[in-house]
Amino acid sequence: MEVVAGDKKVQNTTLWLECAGPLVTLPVVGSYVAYFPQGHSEQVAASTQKEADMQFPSYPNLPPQLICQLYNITLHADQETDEVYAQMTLQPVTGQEKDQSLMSNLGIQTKEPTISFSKILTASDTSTHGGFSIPRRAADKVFPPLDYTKQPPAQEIVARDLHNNEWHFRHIFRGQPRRHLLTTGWSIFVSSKRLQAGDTVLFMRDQNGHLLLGIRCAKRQQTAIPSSLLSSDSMFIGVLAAAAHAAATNSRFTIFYNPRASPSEFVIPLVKYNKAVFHTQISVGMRFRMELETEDSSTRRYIGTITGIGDLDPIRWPNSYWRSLKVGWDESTAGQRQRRVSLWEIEPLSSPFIVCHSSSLLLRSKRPRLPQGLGQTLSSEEVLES
Amino acid sequence: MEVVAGDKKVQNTTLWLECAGPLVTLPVVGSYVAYFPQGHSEQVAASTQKEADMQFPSYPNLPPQLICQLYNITLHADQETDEVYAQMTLQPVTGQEKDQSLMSNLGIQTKEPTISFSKILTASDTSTHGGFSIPRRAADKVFPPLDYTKQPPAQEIVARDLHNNEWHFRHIFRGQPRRHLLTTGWSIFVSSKRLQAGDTVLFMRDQNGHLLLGIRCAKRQQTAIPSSLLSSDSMFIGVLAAAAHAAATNSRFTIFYNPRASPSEFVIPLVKYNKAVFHTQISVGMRFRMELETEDSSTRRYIGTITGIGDLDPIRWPNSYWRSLKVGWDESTAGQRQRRVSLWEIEPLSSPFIVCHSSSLLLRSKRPRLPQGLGQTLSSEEVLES
DNA sequence: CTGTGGGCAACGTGCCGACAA
DNA sequence: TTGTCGGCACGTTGCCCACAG
Repeated sequence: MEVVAGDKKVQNTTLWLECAGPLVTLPVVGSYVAYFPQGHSEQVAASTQKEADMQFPSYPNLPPQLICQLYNITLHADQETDEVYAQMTLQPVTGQEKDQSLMSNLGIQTKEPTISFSKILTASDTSTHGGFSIPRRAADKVFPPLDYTKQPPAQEIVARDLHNNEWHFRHIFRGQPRRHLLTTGWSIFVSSKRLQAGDTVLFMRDQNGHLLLGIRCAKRQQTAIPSSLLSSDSMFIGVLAAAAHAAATNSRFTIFYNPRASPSEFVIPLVKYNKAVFHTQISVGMRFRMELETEDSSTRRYIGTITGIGDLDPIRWPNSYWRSLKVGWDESTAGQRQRRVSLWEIEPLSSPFIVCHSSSLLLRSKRPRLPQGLGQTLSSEEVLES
Repeated sequence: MEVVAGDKKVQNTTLWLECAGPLVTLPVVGSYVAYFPQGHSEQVAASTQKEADMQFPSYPNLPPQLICQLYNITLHADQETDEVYAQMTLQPVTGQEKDQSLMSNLGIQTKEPTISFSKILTASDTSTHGGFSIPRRAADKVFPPLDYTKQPPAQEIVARDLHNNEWHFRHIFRGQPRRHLLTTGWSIFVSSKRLQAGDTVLFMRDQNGHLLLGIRCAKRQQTAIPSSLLSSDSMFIGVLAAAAHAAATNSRFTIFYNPRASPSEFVIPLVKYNKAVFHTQISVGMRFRMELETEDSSTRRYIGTITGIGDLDPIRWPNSYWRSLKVGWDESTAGQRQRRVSLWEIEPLSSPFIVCHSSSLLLRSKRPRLPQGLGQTLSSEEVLES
């Protein structure tokens, strides 16, 4: 095994992305990004299950978004739970450097089309009584072909997880009617990863034809870290103080992004941010669509209406673009969906894009101009109700 | 079961203290304490296995020790590992209030003498092949007496853990020669708590005669939290920024103390701190003794010599009493013992105590006077070698 | 007094096709 | 096509004592 003990770095970016989910994107090293302390705080809140309720020190030098260059990014997975997270080191950039960023491309790691399948585990899959029932298409798509002339057709499967550990399974085609199964080796995998019915398992094939597998725990898996190490207050302060110190001294700082735990991405490619903030006309009543992850790990577009524009937190973060849109959703099953989204998350349905003739002009001002009404005519309470 | 799901608060202080170890003391609510950001940082370092290596922002208002009143303390145990920790809310106190603190008593929760026993688990205890071998004295001391006239003498034992969960065991006295054993129920306990040979299990009897049990994992259990939530840098900053903000605004702040993970206690009763700093004569060459926890969870006094006096971190924490003594140990097996200790941890062997006639005078100056040579005549390098 | 190991019975694990959704 | 079940074999768990350190 090539893995150094205690090394949690993940080698395989594609597998990491599959485990993170279909909507997660990663900026590339060297690209420019907008970092949102507010969003980072939300990740802390989601993980500690505690809102920031204390009175925080003010950090006058810390704007709602900090423009940075991505100095480094490494992918990781928790040794116990296999939960994926990314460590990013960000270098705040000065005003002059920002113009350079316009030259850069979208700054997102291109997702190679992958041969993969995922399955939500059933009670039978996770019971000690039997093995794993492989969906037919999955067996055809990603597993090495079986010799169907033999009775029964069977082979040994070897797959590696995020930690590069090998897992061996017996893949057999039997039963009446015939079906693909993983038998020997499967239960060890289930108990080692502590999988339960409802969790998702994921198989994929890389460029060299090697098999990889990952897991994604069901959302109910409230990581519920009471942390026992740092109080949630200290964590909130730590997030802000680290960013403020980095901004003030123009020095690098390091953050963790946890795609399954965080309500939203909070490190946004600058190009995407600029496009949404400067080149998109937004108004109350406007209709939009937004991609969201479905139960079965694919994506679906949902339609909604903008019902208000204004600060999420007028006291602590005035004039912030973070979740500045209050929205309603068309479908009545919208109980779980966010009631506030950010500009860069949505796709306006009917509004024309403003063509960017001389975009560098728009970036001259130190802070982006606010869209109509932001933090002025509409407070977070004075919004339309759908 | 009376426990609310997700509630991690521990009701039984005595059991918590037993699990924390024989040397751990807790200040009582309302008492005055000295809080050491340095020591708090050390706990973070030990838990994240990373030293503070970045350049930190300076917090001019944050002295090496912050005098506080203990506003609140709650005891907890990790839901997964049963690791004990305490949450303390501290209220910084102003100069005038400090004098009051002299009236207060020692401010430590009195440890009631408890009927308990602990045992380091053997390979047989944790193997799936058998049960748990109860030491003879333990069976006599804490378990309900058996009716030895029956053959074999046996009874059901019910004990509650830190989470107030009930555990049932069959206690039987059999074999040739006769011995006490826990059979049915024991292996479920072992696998649930994931106990291994070398870990310690602990039984005790409370005032009402109810049985309690706790566990203490062997030190090798490197909690090894890479955290995945906050970078270690942010944690260090969070500790300092939270304390600095509390000191500056005179507001309460919350910290976690993890007695098994932290190298030393960093919330010290003010009376103990004052006595050590102001009323104890310390000099290089002086011999002292210090209590330390032994392998089998009892305590032992070790003898050593002070080999130097000076700042542990002259840059970040000048004039700090935290681990200001460099020491050597008499016994050659001193490999693991601290090479630096704080004044309040030791007991001078031959030096006389200075009688305190008018102690309030000594507290007038805003910062305690430094002992001879502290940070002046001896740097951390210019020390004696034993 | 107590840790380990052999003997043995009871139980759980895990592979199989049958059936039905 | 695939989730769950009854049947069955075999490996593990767990209770017992013997023995020795």
